[in-house]
Amino acid sequence: MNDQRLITILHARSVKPTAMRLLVLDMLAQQETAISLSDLEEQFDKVDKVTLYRTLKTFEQHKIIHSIDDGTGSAKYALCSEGCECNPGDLHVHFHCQLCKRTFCLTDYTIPAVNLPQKFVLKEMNMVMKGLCEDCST
Amino acid sequence: MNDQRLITILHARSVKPTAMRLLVLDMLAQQETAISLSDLEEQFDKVDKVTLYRTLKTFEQHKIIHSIDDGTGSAKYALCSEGCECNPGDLHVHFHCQLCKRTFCLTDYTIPAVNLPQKFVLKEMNMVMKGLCEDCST
DNA sequence: AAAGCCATGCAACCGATTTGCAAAGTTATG
DNA sequence: CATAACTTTGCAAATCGGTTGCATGGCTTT
Ligand SMILES: [Mn+2]
Ligand SMILES: [Mn+2]
Ligand SMILES: [Zn+2]
Ligand SMILES: [Zn+2]
Repeated sequence: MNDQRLITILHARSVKPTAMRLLVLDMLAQQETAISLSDLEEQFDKVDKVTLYRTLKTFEQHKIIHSIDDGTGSAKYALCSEGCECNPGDLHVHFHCQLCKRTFCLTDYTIPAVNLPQKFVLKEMNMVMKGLCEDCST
Repeated sequence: MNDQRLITILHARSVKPTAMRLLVLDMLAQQETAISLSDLEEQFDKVDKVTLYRTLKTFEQHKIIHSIDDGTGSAKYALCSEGCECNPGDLHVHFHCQLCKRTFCLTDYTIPAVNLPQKFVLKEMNMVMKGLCEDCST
């Protein structure tokens, strides 16, 4: 992605555009599926994992990315859509393929509302479907 | 719970009723919310965590209990209802309270169906709501 | 009694995540 | 410009939940 565009994204979320952050944001923008910290590390030569870790944390805190707990034991990360506030209302479903191990953001599939018992207050939500993705099901 | 009743539960799932398993099953039956391996360990004096771990694994494989990934990093466990087969259709929603840290089985709240994109095959599902439980919301 | 099998206990390992701390880089101030 | 203050980065090490290896113990079968 165009550097100026990346800087704009970071700026919109009040994150200073360091060289490292631009690299990481660009890499995240290239992904078709959500990736783990280790995945991210493998896509670079010679970058420190802890720095990547902290970069992801920073991005997550500023809602540039969201993290996905797909039950595999390693968190996955993917870009948020523009203006996302990660509220229960605008969250989407995630799908983890048990065969190819990829985790997909089904951004067009919003999580259906569930009536909770009286007095339970909803703040966050996580819905993960598991099975076979389109490439693996045939 | 009555010992004979515990033995019946284990027998129904083809698990041999050892002393340890009866103790663990009884403890699980006493819980109001799902508990972690560490929680379980704390409720006993002087039992080996690995043995508890393996007991939980055995129970899970035989569908005596189900595990819940509530996103806290430690799996929680709770008894399955009688005859449960843990299929997508008969799964329920879980709720994790961000204040008291308890994880509830909302056994009366089935996970709503979601239309997946073409060719995605669903095998498993996990839906966790987070927020404040009835005791913590007031 | 001997052999076989499963359950248990203890030590050690593993991968993912997190923290501590010093060095390098940036920004603000005089 | 020079210095101080603050932020980001790199490397080492700790933490934590989960898992495995292996020897011992107990029950069952021959
Ligand atoms: Mn997503
Ligand atoms: Mn449950
Ligand atoms: Zn796949
Ligand atoms: Zn609570």
